[in-house]
This record gives sequence, C-alpha cells and structure tokens, in this order.
Amino acid sequence: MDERKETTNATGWVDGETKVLEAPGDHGAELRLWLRLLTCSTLIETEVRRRLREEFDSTLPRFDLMAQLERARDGMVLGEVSKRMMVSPGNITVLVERLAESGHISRTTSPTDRRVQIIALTPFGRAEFEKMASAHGDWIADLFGGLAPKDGAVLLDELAKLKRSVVASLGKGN
Amino acid sequence: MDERKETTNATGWVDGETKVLEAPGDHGAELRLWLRLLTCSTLIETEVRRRLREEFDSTLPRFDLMAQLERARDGMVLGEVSKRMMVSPGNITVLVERLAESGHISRTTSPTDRRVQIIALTPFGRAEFEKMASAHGDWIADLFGGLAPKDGAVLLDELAKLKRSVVASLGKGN
DNA sequence: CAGAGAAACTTCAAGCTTAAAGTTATTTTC
DNA sequence: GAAAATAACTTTAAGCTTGAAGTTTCTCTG
Repeated sequence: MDERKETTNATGWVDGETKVLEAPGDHGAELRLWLRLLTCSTLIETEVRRRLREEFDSTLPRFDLMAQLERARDGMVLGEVSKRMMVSPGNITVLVERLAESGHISRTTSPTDRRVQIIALTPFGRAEFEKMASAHGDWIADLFGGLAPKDGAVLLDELAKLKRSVVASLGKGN
Repeated sequence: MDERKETTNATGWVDGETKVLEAPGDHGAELRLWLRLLTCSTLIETEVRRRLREEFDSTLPRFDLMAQLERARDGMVLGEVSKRMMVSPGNITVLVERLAESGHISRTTSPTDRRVQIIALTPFGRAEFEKMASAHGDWIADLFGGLAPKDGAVLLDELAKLKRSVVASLGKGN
C-alpha cells in the first residue's frame, strides 16, 4: 500500500510534478505543462536567490530593481519600475527605501512634478550590480548548460507562443 | 531622446523581458531564455493567485498544500509535504496552523513517533479543495488554450530537458 | 480659476517565506 | 544503557508582497 519510489534529488526536494493533476474537465495536459513550467522556474529562482544571498548578501528583488536601473543612466520613475518588474507600487516603495539606505541608489523628486520620484544607481550601486550581474550570468549559463543550443532555441520559441496565449487569455475573458 | 514605444498590455505591466541581458561573458541566449521562462510563469502564477483570492478568498500556498493532501487519504507527514512543495519546514508549520484553524485540515501526532505530525484534509477541506481544483483546471486550460496541442507537447518535452539540465547543474558544481 | 478627477506614490494590515536557532523525541554508538 | 548524534518539527527575526486606503500633487472642466 502506497509504495512510492521517490527520487529525492540534489535539491533535497522530492519530485513535485505530481501536484494538481487529473481534474474533472480533463485538463491534464495543460496542468502537467503548467506544473513542469513552474517546477523549472522555481528550481532556478531558488538557486539564484540562494547564491545572491550567499555570495553577495543580497536578494533577488534588490537585484532585479538594480537591473532595471542599470540601463537607465538618467534614472527611472517609480511607476515605470513597478510596471517593468511586474510588482505592486507599494512594494517598490519599500525596496527603494532599503536600496537608498544602503547607498545603492539615489532618489530625487522630479523638478517638474513633485509627485514623481526618480531613482538611479549610484556609482557604488552600479559597481555592485555589475559584479552581481556577471556572476548571475554565469549561474544561469551553468543551469541551462545541459540544454543543447537547438533545444534552447525551440524552447524560446515555444515560450513565446505560450506567452502570447497567456496574454491573449488575460486580455479577453478576464 | 529615450523614445520608447511601450506595449502596456492586458496585464497592466510593461513587457519586462529586457531585464538583465547582455552580460560580459555573453550568456545572452541563456539569460533571454530564463527571462522569458520567468515571465511566463509569473504571468500565470499572478493570475492564479488573483483568482484564488477573488473567487475563493484563498491563496496559492493554501491551495498547493491541500493539493498535496488530496491524494493522500491516510494523511501525510509534514516533512513530506515540505519536500513536495519545495518550501521550508517552518513555512509548512505556519500554513498548517492556519488551515487547521479554518477547519480544512486535521492534525494528529503519530502514535509511533511523537515528533511526527500527520495532516489530512477534513471532509470540509476536501469539498472546498475540489471546488477550487475544478476552477483552477479551467483557468489553466484557458491560459494555455492558445497553444496548439503540438506546441504543448514540444514545450513539455523541452522543459523536461531543461529540468534535467538544471538538476544536473545543481547536483554537481553546487 | 475653483472644484472634480486622476496620478503617483506611501502607509497599513496581513500573509508568505526563509535561514538560523531552539525543542523534543528517537536512534546510534560505545 | 547513557551520551552523542540525528530527526522532525517549531520559533524567531527579517524581508518580500499584496490589496486597499490614504496623501499629495497635478490636470481638466466648466
């Protein structure tokens, strides 16, 4: 009874891809796909978070925020950052506060509109970010390294299709 | 200067897939792939969270925990749940506490090992979960609905390869 | 140009999440 | 069979995240 042969792998986690399968309407294929997608991104994201913490004593949200700022020499408005990062405005407020405290970013009120906050990387912040970004690139390259270039291309393409499907679905029915 | 044509879509978010590209070591392809993967799963996950909240006044972690329990008539040990959900033990403790409070799950100490907590869905919890799971299946089917079956199959396959790559990478270098 | 409305945050309350440290209970070792 | 090691949680401190409500500052209408 209940004889499972579990494969606890290097993650220390059991293979979780057996979550919410077999639904009444038989959406098994889609659910399986979603679960696998989620598993992949969770595995990668967890690893990235771990390394950011261990190697840079930082976090993914901080890194993401700085990444947004990196290519914006003239700084960026909070609302723009919020949209690009796909997180709530209130969240950005908090992150910005901390990053400003630690000297990674600067914060100015727009001279033309006093509601608007403009943030930008400080030289220190930029230097720190570049170190992290470089390491981050290596980590990702390692994690994806077992995937043949051709598979990577196919995956990129299929994900584009998925994204279109998702955005379309979000757009209409709602 | 800085003339952007942004496509703010149905999500209200700007297309964020331009995050951490162009790294020194030129891991652009992998980074692009990672970003796209992350975008897809974030879009879907956010939508699922929103609907769980709006339609069931629940959350994704709660749903996931109940999903784990659903196929375990005899209940499940906390550590097992933790591994399957890929979250920390402390997290499970909190979730279990709340779900027990709300009557969705029961909690017993193992008679053979008093360190071990066994949790299981209550009839009420099971009924609630079934409603949610059914709706959840429909949401996912909608979101993935624009993907041709063949594309779904290809994607599933490629994600399997990616997962192998990730797990292998996590296993060795560390 | 005053009042209504919209924008751009900020604050708040609540929940999720983790790593690390702490408990309690069981197993292993000598 | 006691001490040491191991297991299975639980607690704690800290940070992330959100939706909703609140502020302040424009902008638009009449």
